[in-house]
Amino acid sequence: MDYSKTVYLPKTDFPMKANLSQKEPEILKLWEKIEIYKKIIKKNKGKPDYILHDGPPYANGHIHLGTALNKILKDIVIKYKSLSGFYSPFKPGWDCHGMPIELQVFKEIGKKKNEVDILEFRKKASEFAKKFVEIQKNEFKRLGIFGEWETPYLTLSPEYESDIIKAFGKLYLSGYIYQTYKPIYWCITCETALAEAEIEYYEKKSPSIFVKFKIIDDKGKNIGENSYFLIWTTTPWTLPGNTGIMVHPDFKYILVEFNSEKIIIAEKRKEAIEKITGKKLNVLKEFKGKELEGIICKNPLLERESRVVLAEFVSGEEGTGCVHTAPGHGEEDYHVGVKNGLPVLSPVNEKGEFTEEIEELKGINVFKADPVIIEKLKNNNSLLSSGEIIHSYPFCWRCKNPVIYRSTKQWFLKIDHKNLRQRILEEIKKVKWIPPEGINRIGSMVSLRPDWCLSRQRLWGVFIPVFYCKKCANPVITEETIEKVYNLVKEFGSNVWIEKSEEEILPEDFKCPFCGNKSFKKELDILDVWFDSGVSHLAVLKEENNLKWPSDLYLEGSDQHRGWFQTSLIVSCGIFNSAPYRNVLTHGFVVDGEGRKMSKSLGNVITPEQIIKNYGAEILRLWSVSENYQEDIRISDEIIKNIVKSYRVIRNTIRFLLGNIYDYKKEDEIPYDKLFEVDKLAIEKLKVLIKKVTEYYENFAFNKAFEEIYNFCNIFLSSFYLDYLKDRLYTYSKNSIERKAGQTVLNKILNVLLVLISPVLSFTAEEAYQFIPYEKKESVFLEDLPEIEKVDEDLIKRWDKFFEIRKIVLKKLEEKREEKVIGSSLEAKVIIKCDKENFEFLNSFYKIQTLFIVSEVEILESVNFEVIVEKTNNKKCQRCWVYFPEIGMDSEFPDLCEKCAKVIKNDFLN
RNA sequence: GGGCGCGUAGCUCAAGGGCAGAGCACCGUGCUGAUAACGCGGGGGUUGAUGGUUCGAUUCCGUCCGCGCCCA
Repeated sequence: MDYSKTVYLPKTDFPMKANLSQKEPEILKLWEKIEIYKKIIKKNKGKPDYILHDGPPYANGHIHLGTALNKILKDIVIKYKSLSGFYSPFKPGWDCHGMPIELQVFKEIGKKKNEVDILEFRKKASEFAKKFVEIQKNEFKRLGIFGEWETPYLTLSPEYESDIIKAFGKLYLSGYIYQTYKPIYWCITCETALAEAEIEYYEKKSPSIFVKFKIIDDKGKNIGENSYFLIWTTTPWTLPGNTGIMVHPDFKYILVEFNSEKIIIAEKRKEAIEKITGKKLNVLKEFKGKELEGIICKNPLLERESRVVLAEFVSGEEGTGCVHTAPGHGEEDYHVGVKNGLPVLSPVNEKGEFTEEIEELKGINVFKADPVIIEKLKNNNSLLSSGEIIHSYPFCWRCKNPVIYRSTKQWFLKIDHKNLRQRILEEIKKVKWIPPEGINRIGSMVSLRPDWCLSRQRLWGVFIPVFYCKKCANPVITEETIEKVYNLVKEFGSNVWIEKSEEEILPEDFKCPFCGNKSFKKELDILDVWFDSGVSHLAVLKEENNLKWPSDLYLEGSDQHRGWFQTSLIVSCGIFNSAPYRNVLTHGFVVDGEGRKMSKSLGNVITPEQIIKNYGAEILRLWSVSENYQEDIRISDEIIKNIVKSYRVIRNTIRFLLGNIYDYKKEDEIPYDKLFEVDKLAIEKLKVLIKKVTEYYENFAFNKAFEEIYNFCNIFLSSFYLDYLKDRLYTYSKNSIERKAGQTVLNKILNVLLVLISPVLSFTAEEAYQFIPYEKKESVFLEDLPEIEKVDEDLIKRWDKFFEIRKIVLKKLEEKREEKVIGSSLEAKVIIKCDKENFEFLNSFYKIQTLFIVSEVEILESVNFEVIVEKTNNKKCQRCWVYFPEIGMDSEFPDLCEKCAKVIKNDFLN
């Protein structure tokens, strides 16, 4: 008789081979059909809420591994919180304005900024952004992310844009916003401001001149008559804008004799300058840079003072160690200038010509002015040396002409207004930063950051809602105008600013609050796109969206300490005087197997698409939790292969569980007290798992949660409990306590496991859940997280000792296997010699031979501990394959053990 | 160049002033009733480099190197 037909082998249609890339779309369809997200929300409605506010990714390309990781982590949090009984809606969003989209659209249409119709261009930009919103939306959905995909928030929607206006208005009216000059890249050919991304660097030949600045007030340093600071510059045309000279506070400076005059230079530049001038320089005096601060010189071109200021970035490698500073013509110059109160001048118009501020140069192009200026310096004895230099210089990406730094009026948010910086720093302390290092990072950034430049001379964004009075030229913005603009934008979108005239936008009969005049000109600069996203908490976390302010969690890459975390905080503290988040969780960056960042040039880019196609989104989800994401997260073929392997282990465990409860019904459940001791151990181990995994999820330590889950499946279940249980499940009578107790435990483990893995392995958990053979909920996501129960520590300790002995037994079995004494462990007889204590301990285990999966165990009292393995002399039962001393007691079944003969009779012959 | 962080087995992670551990991978092997599965055993490390503190350092301190994020 073929007894294999009479054993209760596992039975399930849940396939061993996952075939994820094909299976996942089917599960997505199921979720869509049953509207799982809505059902989860409905289930938790009215319970405590947990609001994760989605940071909007930028809508200008396909998602990459970084964006995928970010959304997966968010999804895990949302799913975990939902399972643990929180009302946790997820409203995804997109950042839709700004430079990158603008540049891509310009590229597509092959035109430049001043060649397009603004409205037409903005329409194209809007379409572009919306297209990528759709693309990314589908890519995110494919990853199994749950959320309000039909109603995401877009920073280009009229509602959102109107909230940007509202926030700007509030900040403006509270006095945070001001206007002043700031240098920006400017192309004098295209007559336009350029962003960093629109700059290309090429070699350029420039003048290289050394210029003397006469000291007119040495502030009591006793430098003496006829003394000069010597500076070096490659842009003579910026000298009319000079208002200062930077020196390094820690450098040693020397006063040297030069012809009949005296000049000050850094000591480390002495040799270089001797070479240039061909003269040996005689040192008269020495100063520390710090001592020179405040000395007043005269601008060699005009009647203007130039003050000595300190700056640590002054180089000792080139020039003279005394740096010409024109705050209107350079980024660093600007910051140093503002810090030290130097005037920021901009005597250059949009064509790159000097304005009337410099009478002799008026109308002259800055580059053409260089020789004129050099000539003038020579004539008034200010030029020490003149030459040429070839260096890297910024050029316009479109017209390929050299660009200049030019100061223009820009709008700023004053970070110290009403003590805002301090208030932000206080709020930072109240937020929980995970990992905790984040607090230092954002704290130091906020302490050091300059005012926020809010304006951009661009086309694709929300316009700064300011009017200028045509008569008195004052910028005008009042509660009334903001209210009006807000309503218009809410109704028509920000294009209304262009579509309608000033008169149409402004309230009727609006008069300039400064001069009473009635005609105005609107501002055409747009807001920095970081302002858009910085107001998201205000625009999104509203009652009408079923959300609440502030949020519980922001979860983004660590680069957002400077970005979104900070801009959100500034806006929020400025308006609400409080942070928009209670917790901030950051993750690192995705790098390759060697820890290098992914780049096209290195050729090491891996896309989510590749992984989904080859392995499935589930593998990407598992990868997201397989490493400590608070550091850099590596990915490589090898790493993915490891992930796939551990996925299979978990999947197979689930399959085994499912396969062995095919005939289990809820009524079959055996109460805890009636379970075998080893079953109780399994239950206790499961409780430990629940406790640990829950704790890890709570602390966002997903990789540890999965390590626990994996080890539970692999080390406890696969290598021990399931292996051991096969005999009971397969060979005992269908409804015996042995089988039903086992099934009770397996069923419990299965249900717990599926819920525990579902936030991460969402597809697999759902797929497996659908194969559970009795009546259950519509989806695993409608289950509840298992409760944490008290663990029977004594039982676990007792079994820990058992496992120590088991380890020795297994080692002995392997030795005998190597010696070819046994093959299967059931061929073995184990003899354990041990002291009285162990003797009693081992004898207290029910059918200990089944726990070792051998046929016989003999325990003997002895002084020394010893384990001996022999081949058993018993005979093999052809059904359960265990070796017994007596086989065939039932004459009808000469090749069966007593139990199997009974089972056959009871289960199969009636 | 500056700020923050990281560096332990081929991979992912532990531990931590006192013999450096786990899982996977790898090698060997058993089973053939979880079978493209499962079990058992094994080898594998100058803890990035270097100097110092110490009886003793992978751990504490300094310097360097490499990598990432942000800034200049």
